[in-house]
Amino acid sequence: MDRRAEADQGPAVPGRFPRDPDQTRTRILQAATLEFHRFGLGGARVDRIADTAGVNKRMLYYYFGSKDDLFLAVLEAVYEQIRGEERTLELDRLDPVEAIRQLVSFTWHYYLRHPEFLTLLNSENLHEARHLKRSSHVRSLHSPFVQMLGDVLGRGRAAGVFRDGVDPVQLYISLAGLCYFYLGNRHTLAAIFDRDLMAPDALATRLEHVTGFVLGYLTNPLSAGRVATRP
Amino acid sequence: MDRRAEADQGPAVPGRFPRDPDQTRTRILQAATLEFHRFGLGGARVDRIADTAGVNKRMLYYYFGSKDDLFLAVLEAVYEQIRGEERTLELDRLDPVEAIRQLVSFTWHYYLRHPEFLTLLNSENLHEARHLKRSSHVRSLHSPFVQMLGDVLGRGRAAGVFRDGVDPVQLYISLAGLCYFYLGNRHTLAAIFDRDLMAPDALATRLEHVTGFVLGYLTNPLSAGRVATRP
Amino acid sequence: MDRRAEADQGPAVPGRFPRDPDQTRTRILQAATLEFHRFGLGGARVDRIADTAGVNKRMLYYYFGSKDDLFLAVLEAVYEQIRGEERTLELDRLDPVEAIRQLVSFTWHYYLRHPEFLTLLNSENLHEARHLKRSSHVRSLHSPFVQMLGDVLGRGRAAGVFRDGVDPVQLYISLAGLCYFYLGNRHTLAAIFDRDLMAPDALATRLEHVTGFVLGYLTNPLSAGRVATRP
Amino acid sequence: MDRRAEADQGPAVPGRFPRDPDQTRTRILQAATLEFHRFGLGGARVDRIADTAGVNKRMLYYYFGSKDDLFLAVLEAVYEQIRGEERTLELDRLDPVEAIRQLVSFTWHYYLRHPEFLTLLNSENLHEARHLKRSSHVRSLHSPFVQMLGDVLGRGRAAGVFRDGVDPVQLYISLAGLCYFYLGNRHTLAAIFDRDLMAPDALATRLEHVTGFVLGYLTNPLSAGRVATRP
DNA sequence: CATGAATGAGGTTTCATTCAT
DNA sequence: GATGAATGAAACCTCATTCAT
Repeated sequence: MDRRAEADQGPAVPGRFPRDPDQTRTRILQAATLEFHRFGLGGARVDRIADTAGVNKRMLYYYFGSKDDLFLAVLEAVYEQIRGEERTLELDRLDPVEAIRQLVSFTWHYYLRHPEFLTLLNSENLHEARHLKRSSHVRSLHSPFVQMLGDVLGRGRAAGVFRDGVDPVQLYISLAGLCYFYLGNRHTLAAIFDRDLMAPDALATRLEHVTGFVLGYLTNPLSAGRVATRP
Repeated sequence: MDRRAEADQGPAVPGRFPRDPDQTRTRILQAATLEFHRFGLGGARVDRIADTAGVNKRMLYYYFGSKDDLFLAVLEAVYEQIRGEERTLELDRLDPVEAIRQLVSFTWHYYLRHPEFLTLLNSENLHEARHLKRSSHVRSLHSPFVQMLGDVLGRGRAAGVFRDGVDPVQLYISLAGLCYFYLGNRHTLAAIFDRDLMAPDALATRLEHVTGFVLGYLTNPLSAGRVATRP
Repeated sequence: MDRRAEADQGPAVPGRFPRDPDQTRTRILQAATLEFHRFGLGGARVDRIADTAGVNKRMLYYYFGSKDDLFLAVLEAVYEQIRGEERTLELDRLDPVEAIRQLVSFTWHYYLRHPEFLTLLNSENLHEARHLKRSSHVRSLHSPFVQMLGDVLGRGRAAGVFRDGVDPVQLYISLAGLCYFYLGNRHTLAAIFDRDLMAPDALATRLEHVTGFVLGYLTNPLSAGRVATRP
Repeated sequence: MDRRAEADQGPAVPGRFPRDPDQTRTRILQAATLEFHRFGLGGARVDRIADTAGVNKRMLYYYFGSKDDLFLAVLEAVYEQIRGEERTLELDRLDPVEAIRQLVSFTWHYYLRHPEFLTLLNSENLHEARHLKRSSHVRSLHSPFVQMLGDVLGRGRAAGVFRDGVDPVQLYISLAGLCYFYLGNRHTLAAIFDRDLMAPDALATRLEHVTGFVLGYLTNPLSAGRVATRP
């Protein structure tokens, strides 16, 4: 993650970075993201975060209050980032099938590019989301997303290509789950199935499978009732 | 849990504590499962495990060697249990659609009944499966399961109800992911979507959704190629 | 406490914060008094003092040099205040018995109104008066007080109502001790004797007891020798 | 404080003291008493206690739970000791005047021999007795003491030597206060009155003063009403 | 006069593990 | 097989103080 992207570009500051609160904050947040990703909340070490960030340990507390508060800040940041990138897809301007395809592809590749997103969620769930529960920010982040997805489904149904009565939240959980479980649990899956799940071929196959899975479900002409429920 | 159930039953031990190695081992394992479930590997406390098990802390080391080895023992035990119960389904004796339905239902309800299975996998993946990698036991546990699932898919395809070219491992990962993500990440999902995912209605709806999803995919008469791939 | 009461009253400072050195100093001193009272020297927090005073932490050091110097400044201030109020009693203008009665009453009520006086002395004694020892100011504050009390005792003896040979310092220590121990140690006393020492009744009773105690001693017609010393 | 009074006296233990839980506990308690005495609760250092006691720091937590709990243990121990020694006076077997004389003398000398008793009370009051409040033990320790003192007063009044209506708790607080304030606040008193309060002469004089003070009050033939209250 | 940012030493507490019996 | 006592490293966090502006 591009640390210090265009730092020190001006002649005013003589090659030092202290006394730049914004940068200090950012550096801590990045270091913390990495640390929590690699070791979880319990395994993360505050000292290591400070070292990685190149700041005094005391600063973590100055800026974030506590390890737990820092963890929440990290969670909020990663949610903000994925939802932000998602918005750039502009799914409302695509035709429904293409929108779903794009969303699946984006989700898949985002998880691939950002393994920390998976592990951080992982950790937070281990702790029963006790950090996120305190955050109204993340909640407000998600209602527009749900609305947008609901709109896509509505248009697809109106066009006669999608099945009826699909809950956007339910669909998103399925879509995310199909990507998440493969990528996030790849270590145990590799161990028990004795396969390399990260080989380029395997990755391409999985994406195709997931896309087919989701669209196969949405476009199945047989009503859900006839197949999914017992006759 | 019933500490010292039928202790001192024999005349061999004159008025001393149980000294029932098997029971001691089992109690430690149960206590460890609970502890790792609730706090993760990093957050689990050896003292607490010993207390819960009602044995001296030293015994953990006597029986299991170390905290990490104990964690592996727990993992092997939970895998053994789920695969064992799975075998009792005798999917090879059911017709393909019913077999899949049964497998989905079993997986769903097993995860519901055994939340520790989810969190333990969770933890192990956080640690990149470094424990399971050392275990050949779990690997041997899974190949018959894959074979059996492949057989069901083969029979379904032969009967003309299932689509072609479905990899059993891929399907299993999808099926598990659909259940796992909803249940295992329910805390963060509840926080961000502001929903109660564990309400009886919600659970029933989700199971139906998952079943429909899997069967919708498997039985979609449109070839995967025509829809999932761009024209 | 009324932060920035009549701030920005002068045209000198163009739209900036108060910059009223005297007020800043006073506010720090008040905040410090409260903090040292509540938490002792060791437990007091420099940050909290600055926050309470509504000034930047750096100002404490600017005005007082260090935490210890600030503590000494607080001590000197409280001594100055009690001795100052004491002077307004004008004991030299009262008849001896009434003077003692007034002194007892004043001491009692002053301690009641100013619990911080007790706790600050408390703290300073815990540290073996290492701050006060450096202060010649407090010493000079007390010699007139001793002289005045000695004068009252002399007048009482001359009038035949007070016993002979009473050391004013000794008497003051006794009088103060009778008030101090009850009020200053009221928490432990309440805990061990299971009583509410601060109930209005209890307070009135105690003051009466102390007054009786002091005057009972001073006015006892039996020579001290006959009773207090073994025959 | 006689550390390791008659340790290692037996031939069984080859000159080591670990693995003697009782002694370890005692050593920690003694070291803690000294540390809290010298530095107060806030200023006391857990490391220093462990070093002084010659035990691993971890043992403090093993035996006492926390610094605060250790402080309470110290408080309970010192109360137990003073009340225990007090009982050996057997005041109920002495004539009333002699009993009071003995109690004053004992209190005075106990405070002199055990300055830590004064400073510990001091510290506990600074913290508003939040430790002692949790201790029912100390409460039970004091009711027999109050009863005994009440008995002495009753006998003195019956014999016609003590005045009427003296509350034993009130008297004890006065007696203790007269000793405590002089000895416990000697550092500030020395600083402000510029006297050496610990010189042998000064100490003897003070004890005589206190004894005279207490007995002067108890035996004053003038009714309290006539002198202590305004005519 | 005044400020927000920064520091490093050291605070209490907890950890997995091992020793001596 | 089983135990209570002991260990040292390291965890999170806080402290009084100072720097750069």
